[in-house]
Amino acid sequence: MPELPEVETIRRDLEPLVVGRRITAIDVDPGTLGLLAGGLPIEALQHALIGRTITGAGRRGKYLLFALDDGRTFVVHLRMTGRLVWRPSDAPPEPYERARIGLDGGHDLRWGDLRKFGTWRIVDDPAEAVGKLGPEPIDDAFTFRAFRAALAGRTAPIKAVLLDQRRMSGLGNIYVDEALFEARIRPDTPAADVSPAAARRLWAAARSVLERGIENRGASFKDYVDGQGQPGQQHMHVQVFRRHGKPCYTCGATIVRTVVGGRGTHYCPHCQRRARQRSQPRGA
DNA sequence: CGTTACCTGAAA
DNA sequence: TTTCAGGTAACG
Repeated sequence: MPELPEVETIRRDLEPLVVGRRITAIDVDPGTLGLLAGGLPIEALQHALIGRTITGAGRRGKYLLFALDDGRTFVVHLRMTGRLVWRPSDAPPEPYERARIGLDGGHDLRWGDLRKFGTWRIVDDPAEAVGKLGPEPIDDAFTFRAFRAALAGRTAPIKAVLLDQRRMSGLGNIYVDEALFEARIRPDTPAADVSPAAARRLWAAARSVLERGIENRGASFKDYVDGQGQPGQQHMHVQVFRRHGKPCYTCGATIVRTVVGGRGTHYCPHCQRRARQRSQPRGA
């Protein structure tokens, strides 16, 4: 469920709560362990984490990176339905709670994950987990030039390119649909056909939708909650995502749903224009 | 490149 | 009953 704004909101919530805390216990539902930790036995997980003090809470793309006092990094990905919530040790279980990370001081982190797609890894170097990710769209280093380079020569739909975490990291299905609406580009436009002017709008839109998502503490369509278990607000501000059948706030046309890059895709057929036709392929 | 699989529901 | 789901990795 979580994209960059949701993961960043959780990171900001948890940082002041967990940094300086020592891990005292690790409990994982046996039916989840194999999927969560990639076959790592519970004893290995406990050995790596118990007794460690958390020294930092970072993020790269959609990954949470908890620095440990032995120099290693505890890497968490929430995938579709993962949640990581700070609770008093005696609080009732989270929905679909699958694991607990006990901390000193009377609180723990609760791991809930309906679909069990989430992952935990412990690595010596964070690059082992996040080294292949493309640049952060909200970073100053992500210039228009860098954005154009990511699109260059790609025949795949622009939406698929934006979702490819190796090109740029952090955008997911909600924010891609919203950015394409803001840039007035149809999601199925081949990336190489996006004009320079449209690309510039899209570059700016990608950054602004992510930043607004963070300001609104993430989008809670279904499962997402922040680091204290509270929903975000961003789902109240979407223009197209899951609004198919409803009128566009800008022009009144009916928002439609299609599938692009294997993902449900929402756009306004009036506001979002197809790119100029590509030059005709030769032959045939 | 697009499609399928992973898992467990909730919604149409 | 069927489809769909904030993601990614493994297919062909």
